Amino acid sequence: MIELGQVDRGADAAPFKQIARQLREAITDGRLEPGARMPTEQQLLEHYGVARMTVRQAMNQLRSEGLVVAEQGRGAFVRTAPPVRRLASERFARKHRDAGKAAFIAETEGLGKPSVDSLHVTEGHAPDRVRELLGLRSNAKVVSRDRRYLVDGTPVELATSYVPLSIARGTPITHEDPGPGGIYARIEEQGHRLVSFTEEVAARMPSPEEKRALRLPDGTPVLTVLRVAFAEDGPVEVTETVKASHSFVLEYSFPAV
Amino acid sequence: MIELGQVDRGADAAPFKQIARQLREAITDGRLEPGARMPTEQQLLEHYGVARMTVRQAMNQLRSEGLVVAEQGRGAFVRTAPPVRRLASERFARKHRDAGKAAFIAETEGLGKPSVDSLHVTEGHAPDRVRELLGLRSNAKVVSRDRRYLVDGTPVELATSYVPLSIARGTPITHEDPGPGGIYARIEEQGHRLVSFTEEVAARMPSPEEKRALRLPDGTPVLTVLRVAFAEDGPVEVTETVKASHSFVLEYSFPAV
DNA sequence: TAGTGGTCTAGACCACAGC
DNA sequence: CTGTGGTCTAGACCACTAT
Repeated sequence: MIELGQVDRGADAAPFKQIARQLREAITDGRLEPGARMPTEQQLLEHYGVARMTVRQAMNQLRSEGLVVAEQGRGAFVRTAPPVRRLASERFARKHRDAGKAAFIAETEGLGKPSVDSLHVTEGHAPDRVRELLGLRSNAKVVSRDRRYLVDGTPVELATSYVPLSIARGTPITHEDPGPGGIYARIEEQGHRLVSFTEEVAARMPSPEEKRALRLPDGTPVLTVLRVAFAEDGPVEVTETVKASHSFVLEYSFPAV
Repeated sequence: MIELGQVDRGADAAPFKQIARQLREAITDGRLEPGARMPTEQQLLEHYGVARMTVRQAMNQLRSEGLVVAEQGRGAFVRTAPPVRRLASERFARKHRDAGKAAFIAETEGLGKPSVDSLHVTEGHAPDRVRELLGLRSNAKVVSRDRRYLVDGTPVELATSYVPLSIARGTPITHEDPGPGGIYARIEEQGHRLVSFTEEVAARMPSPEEKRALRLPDGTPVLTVLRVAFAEDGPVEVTETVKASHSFVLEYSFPAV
């Protein structure tokens, strides 16, 4: 086991915070490397001379910071960083669609085997915010495409896309398989040549459902991206995505006007 | 107190998870509105017939999800959303500099009173990643500007900017007050006309220091933005920012090429 | 002073992984 | 079977807020 100090019962900070700090420093120092086994609860309570709940509180602190993952029956480990995918706006380039690649395929190139599951396509009303972004009347219908993206079998992103039914009707957009180049290719075939995109990026903690669907360890926030695709004649599609934050870096560039 | 169910001791889910779920639903339903007082621990343990640690575990779950904030001696409350600031790339427009406004002033316009504190300006070596982005030799020096931004007295963002000393030397960039229009105005005055910016966006949980500096409640991640400013002759500045995620939405737009 | 959440103790039993 | 983390109990004392 690594070297650890003691708790100072007279100090201002609570014992569990002192223990958490010592373990956190061991991790950030590199004395405990990613993937390394953390001291067991038994070792810690003996070393520090505290009750088990006290060491558990320290470990829970580190889990909520995303530094440690615990596995029942096995032990606790310093969290390892999954492969990070850098997403540039280039992934929506027309050349990828022309080559038959949807954006997720283009952005995953060379990083693993992309796949999609739990795909649901439905017709109905859009959430108010989406309807507004698409400039639709309140009774207008949209096609919603709900799915989960995986790389090498690991879920990385949840996405829901909305396309006005007036555009999607009679096209493969209403089918599970939208065909080569993805839904953007189909939208352009309908005569709506895409001219630009906007994205709104934010971060928050996942809901329990999102945490399960993305298999997120404790202390892992999600990045949310709300993208609107614009054609010459206005907005034609909105996508909401929820991404596992440890798996993504989003890249943007813009001119200095 | 609001209506709550009971715990099913025979169920798969642990009692504390059942209690957390019931309270979470009360919040997402709207039966408990933002700012509303949560049931006290005493009320919950009597209602459910469990030990205090069990209700505390449920409440801790909700805190780590960012739904609830507890205040010692006062009670626990449904978290309220702070004002959100939408940041568009327009905030770096030259017109703002020409009007004497730094980007933070421009982006805060009409949203409160902006201020800056804990400003430290130092000269020294840059982190490897920054040096690389600036295309500097390993022994090259930079000016680092470290500060905290506040709106109406509430901290919202930490930032560190790096400018090669070869550009900053002899300018107000090395002073605490960089003058009207901020450091980008000074860099342009040195003959480096800015042409574009790149930003890398990611999210993670804050370190304890960041949590304190930004006064973040539990369950609040940070957004990190790494921005590079480019002049015709190459990169001239790098800024790393750490933003309270509940206070920001980042907006980008890009052409469909 | 009463009520709230924060921390700690010293046990107990359970679920799961690995030998 | 042993060792690990997960959950629960039934107390205790403390720090802070509000009255």
